[in-house]
Amino acid sequence: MFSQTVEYALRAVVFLAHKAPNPGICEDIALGTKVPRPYMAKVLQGLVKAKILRSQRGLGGGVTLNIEPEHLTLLQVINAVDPVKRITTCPMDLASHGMNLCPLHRRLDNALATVEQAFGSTTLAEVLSEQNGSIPLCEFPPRRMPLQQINPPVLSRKKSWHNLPKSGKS
Amino acid sequence: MFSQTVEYALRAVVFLAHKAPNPGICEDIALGTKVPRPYMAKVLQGLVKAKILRSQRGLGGGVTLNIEPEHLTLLQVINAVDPVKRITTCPMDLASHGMNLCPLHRRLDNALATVEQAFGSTTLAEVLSEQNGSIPLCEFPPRRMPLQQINPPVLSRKKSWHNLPKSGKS
DNA sequence: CTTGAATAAGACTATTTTGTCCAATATCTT
DNA sequence: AAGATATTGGACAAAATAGTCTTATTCAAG
Repeated sequence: MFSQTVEYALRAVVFLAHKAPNPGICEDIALGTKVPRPYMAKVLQGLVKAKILRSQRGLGGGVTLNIEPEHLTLLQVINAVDPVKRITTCPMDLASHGMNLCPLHRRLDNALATVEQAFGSTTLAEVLSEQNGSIPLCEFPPRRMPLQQINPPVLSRKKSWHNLPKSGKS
Repeated sequence: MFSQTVEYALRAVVFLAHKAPNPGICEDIALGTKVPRPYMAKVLQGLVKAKILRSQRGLGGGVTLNIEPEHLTLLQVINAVDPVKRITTCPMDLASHGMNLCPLHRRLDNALATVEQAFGSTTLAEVLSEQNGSIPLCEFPPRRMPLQQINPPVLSRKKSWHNLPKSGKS
């Protein structure tokens, strides 16, 4: 139903949110989300292109959430990498149907609408804050070591890289 | 979101329902649903294998609905050709999650559940009876010539072929 | 019993999706 | 300026899906 790419993109975004506003490097993200590294790189590119992430090359770089979790919906992420294709015109292009979908396609599209609505109204922040026993992506929720094990601290990074010039578009 | 195969299978079933309990031949179905004939043949096979259709070889044969439209849900058709894959265990197989999906996958699965529910509670009969302006698949609902143009009558068929021996498996 | 109409089944091709690899480029640190 | 670290981008490989074609098999009717 949902493509792998969507799965991976959502995982990446959740992962990034965990360590926002710090950047994450592809290697870590791939490891932490159990996605093949080279493929994660490609997915990340898509998210950057859609302005959902912002990327920074070089030492201390990586990709960072470009939208606050409170304002980023799951639908935005999905649409960035593999858009939900609503049915707007008759797929059989029967001239007579036009905008007026037949009952069959009406129901198909309704299902899509429901999905769209569900993900469109769910923010990343909501996913993160929901405590239902398992923390998103992360091994053990109630225990001590939430991220460090999967995503070992890079102690060499001392300062400076978390307040890079916001890089507004100009 | 939905595969082509699902689309085609649903079209075929709706088409068949229109002319039930008479059988339809692949050629007609493909034409009437605007699906490439050879591919329709394959989709039909899947539906036969799932016992949703029954097939009859030879002259006067074709495929027939094997379940009354009142009892056939769209979900059955979908699952026959391209099953909805609910998320039952953590896709990242984090040992600790097990049955307990994290919020992210919980929402993904909820969406699937919603879709499953929607199609599971919709029967073919409902789709057929719904008059919302366009008849399912068919060009013009309020006019005279509903099926005949798309699916020209085979006058040579005189009798006998609609009460063929139910063809129980032995 | 032969023939024509129809499905069944499998091999085969093409396209899309998924996944991999490597070279080029950008950026920070020293 | 040099070197290390990251993303970018394109070429490539593998797998799944979509679509095609050909050859059986089956059945009814003459």
